[in-house]
Amino acid sequence: MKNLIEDFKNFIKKKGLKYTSEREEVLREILEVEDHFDVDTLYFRLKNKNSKISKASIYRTLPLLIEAGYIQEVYKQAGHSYYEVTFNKLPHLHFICISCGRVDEVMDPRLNQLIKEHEQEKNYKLLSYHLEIFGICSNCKEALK
Amino acid sequence: MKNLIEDFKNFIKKKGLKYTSEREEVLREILEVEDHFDVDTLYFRLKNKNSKISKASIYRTLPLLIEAGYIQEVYKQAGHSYYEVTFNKLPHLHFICISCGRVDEVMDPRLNQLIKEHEQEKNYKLLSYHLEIFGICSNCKEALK
DNA sequence: CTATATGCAAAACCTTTGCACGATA
DNA sequence: TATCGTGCAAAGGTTTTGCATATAG
Repeated sequence: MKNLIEDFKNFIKKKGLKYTSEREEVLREILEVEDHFDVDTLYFRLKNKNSKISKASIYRTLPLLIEAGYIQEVYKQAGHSYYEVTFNKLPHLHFICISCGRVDEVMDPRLNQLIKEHEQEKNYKLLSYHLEIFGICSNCKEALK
Repeated sequence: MKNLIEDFKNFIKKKGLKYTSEREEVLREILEVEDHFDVDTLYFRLKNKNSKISKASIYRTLPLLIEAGYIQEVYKQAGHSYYEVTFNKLPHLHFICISCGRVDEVMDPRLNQLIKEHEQEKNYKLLSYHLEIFGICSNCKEALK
């Protein structure tokens, strides 16, 4: 944990930027959040801890966290973006129920293998990926009967 | 081609809606577009053909085309949605270069297989899916050296 | 001290919607 | 003729940005 924060500090400094309390607040918060989050989630969680951070600062910090490899944008729904912590996370896919909005994470190492192959074949540099599957979950399937 | 249009007409009528020239214009246009498109693309392509269609009508027609299975939303970039024609299309993934914006389509039947397995295991009803991979393409990799 | 970051509020952007008019069945 | 669709412009919601102030180095 301490290392993650030190690493981010170094990342920021290496870019010639300033390491501020707001940037650290956002980092600490995303490390505590489970599952997926959006900007509002972070904002209100921080507000509840008496942080004086603005949404603008969150919006300005997220790209840094993405660039540093801590988080990733995983999907957009109802017009806004959802992120997740990718740090130390295994490759997985998202099953999104369009009826109730529930999101299932499913691990599958074959997916990672498949993507790595394409990366090599096409001579890309892979930065991130995500597989979203939209459907109707078993609960909602029952409810619709 | 003729069948596709007849099918859409039937789809619309079966829903108790009216088959209008605007709806047909949009359908005809998406069948001509190659690769991915967004609302603006369709709008200006149609304008160039002297269509009097409004963006509102395009926005209102796309959900019908999705429901009818003709197109699918494949990714969002820079704040707006991109679609592609899914009709008669094999499963594939998108490799998106974050540097130049180029999008490569890659076919891989294993992906389809993998997804079908998860669908059965989780008892979902699959509607659509997409795999997006973000990275830097070989051209841009060279340019950055 | 200087350069960068913040907070606020306004702007920008895509998308949706209310309403009067027009077209379909 | 009744219902549904369209175009326009305004509204809606998220994200970005300009600017004055605050803070890091």
